[in-house]
Amino acid sequence: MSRRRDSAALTLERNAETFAALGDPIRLSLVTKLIGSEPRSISDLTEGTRVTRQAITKHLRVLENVGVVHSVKHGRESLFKLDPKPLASMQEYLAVIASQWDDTLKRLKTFVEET
Amino acid sequence: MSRRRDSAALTLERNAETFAALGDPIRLSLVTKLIGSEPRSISDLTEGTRVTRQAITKHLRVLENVGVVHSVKHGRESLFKLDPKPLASMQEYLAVIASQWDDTLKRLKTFVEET
DNA sequence: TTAAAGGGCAATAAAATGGTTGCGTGTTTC
DNA sequence: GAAACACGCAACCATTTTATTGCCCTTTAA
Repeated sequence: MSRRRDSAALTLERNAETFAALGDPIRLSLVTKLIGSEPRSISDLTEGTRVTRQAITKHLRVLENVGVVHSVKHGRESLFKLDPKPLASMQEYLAVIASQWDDTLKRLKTFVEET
Repeated sequence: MSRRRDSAALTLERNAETFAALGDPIRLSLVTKLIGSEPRSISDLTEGTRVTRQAITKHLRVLENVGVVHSVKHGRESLFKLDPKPLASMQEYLAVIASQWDDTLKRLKTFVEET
């Protein structure tokens, strides 16, 4: 049973990391810029912000570490695109909270909660 | 048009704050504990954690500031309960990203078919 | 073949975060 | 009434985060 406990804790940690990655206005705006867009370069993504290219680079790495974006090198520039898959479990999580009054989902919560 | 831009920026800032509030393992576990539960006291919520009551108090205030929880005083203890409403816009946001993914697949499919 | 553009790396510096301890106040309980 | 419980406040510390600057390397373009 400790295996389930561990994996629950790991999931919690992972979800928290992903939430944290989106928990910054600049990073959230980067994600927004990438919605429905072709892959964009760092310089492109830096335009219109009040911070330097290096700052944007660091933010992009944070997003990349949780898998929300990922980059491909293309000549001298590296292009970033969105990958919404890692957000699935966050969506599920929020869905559970939103339906907290539902008894069936309460039991699911109990399962998830096992600490 | 600048009005819309401003309110968009504010929304972005607010959403980022809410994401950030959930972007910590302890806070996320607090939220999980409160799912489908009666209002719980701070001491109660501190049990089973490796940090002090004060630390938990601070985390609860972070969650309260974005409206994810709120507290009611009841005698000598203050009870916290979950409020899922503020998470709605986060859910919408994630839904938009997910739908963008569908669009990407469509474009990819179109591209492949045209080739 | 230079000059410019796109980026990576490293060394900072400043600010925010997470946590603790100590102490004080109000509230139950015995 | 005194002890135990629940909590708030403030000072403080360590770590992490955010952002900048300077320098160098590669790729593209004039």
